[in-house]
Amino acid sequence: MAGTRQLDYAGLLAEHGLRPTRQRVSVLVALASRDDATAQQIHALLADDGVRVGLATVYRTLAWLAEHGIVDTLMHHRGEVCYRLCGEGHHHHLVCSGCHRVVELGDCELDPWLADLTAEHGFTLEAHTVEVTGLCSACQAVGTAA
Amino acid sequence: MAGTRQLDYAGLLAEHGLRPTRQRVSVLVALASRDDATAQQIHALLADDGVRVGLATVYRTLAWLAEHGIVDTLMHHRGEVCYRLCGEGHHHHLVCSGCHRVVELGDCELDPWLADLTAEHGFTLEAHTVEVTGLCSACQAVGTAA
DNA sequence: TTTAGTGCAAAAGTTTTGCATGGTC
DNA sequence: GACCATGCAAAACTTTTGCACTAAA
Repeated sequence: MAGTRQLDYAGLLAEHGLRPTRQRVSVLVALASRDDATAQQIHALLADDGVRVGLATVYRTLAWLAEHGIVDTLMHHRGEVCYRLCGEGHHHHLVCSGCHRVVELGDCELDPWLADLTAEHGFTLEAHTVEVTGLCSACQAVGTAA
Repeated sequence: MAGTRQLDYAGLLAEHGLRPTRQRVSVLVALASRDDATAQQIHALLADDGVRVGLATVYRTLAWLAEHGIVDTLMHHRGEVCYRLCGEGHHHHLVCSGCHRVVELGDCELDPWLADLTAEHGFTLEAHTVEVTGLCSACQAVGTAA
């Protein structure tokens, strides 16, 4: 299972003109094993698995991945950036505040509303970000039971 | 004008059980004079005006203000936090990418849409953030003229 | 062999904290 | 006078950068 994924990642990197090194594939594998993670967390995660990768390399790899649109960046906390492996296209996220599970929402249906809104104030629409947090069914059940 | 505002701010601080010191009022005045600013920018702004306030005090004051809901925090850039003086209640912002002017949008009309969306995935809605960027009419005119 | 990537360590940047001093109630 | 707040400096923290070394094309 891990083998096939690593091949995918190698191909993904090669497609973008990046050499599929052991370190870069490791970062992608680590990122895929979590909903999201900071550079520090990925570095620690790899170290725990006995994979030795320099912290600077993790940062450089994540910067590359973000630049190529392979990962999204989020800034929830102060002074640290969270990275998330994402699908293609414009979409938003629904995050569970209990278990931090992330649901990718399909198409963005906000454009008409946003177009009206911006036009009302004489603006032309450029971009928007939406983050929705809630409690998933599993976490609701736990909360009710407890 | 500045006098009346400072009185307002002093009252605002007192309401929340904070001593209305010169430094705290200065931070609020500086924040009000801009659409948004980082702690570093506020510190520099005050220094330029000859108001001597320690950087740590600016950070401490902004942390208090954020905790009491008097200012909103935004994290656009890496490693620095932006603070913005806001009105009451739940609302969103429309930011001009040209002049950084901020329009506060009134009521949030997203709740029905969000309720459907979260229910669809078995979530209960807790919170959401929306940031819209565009180009305001003035900046559109400049762009067209240039 | 030529180029790109890595690791290490130092640097840069923002933010936090400890403690003595000063201001406010 | 008691307590809160400030200022300064040092520390903590994440992230970036320089450079010699290693691995890949």
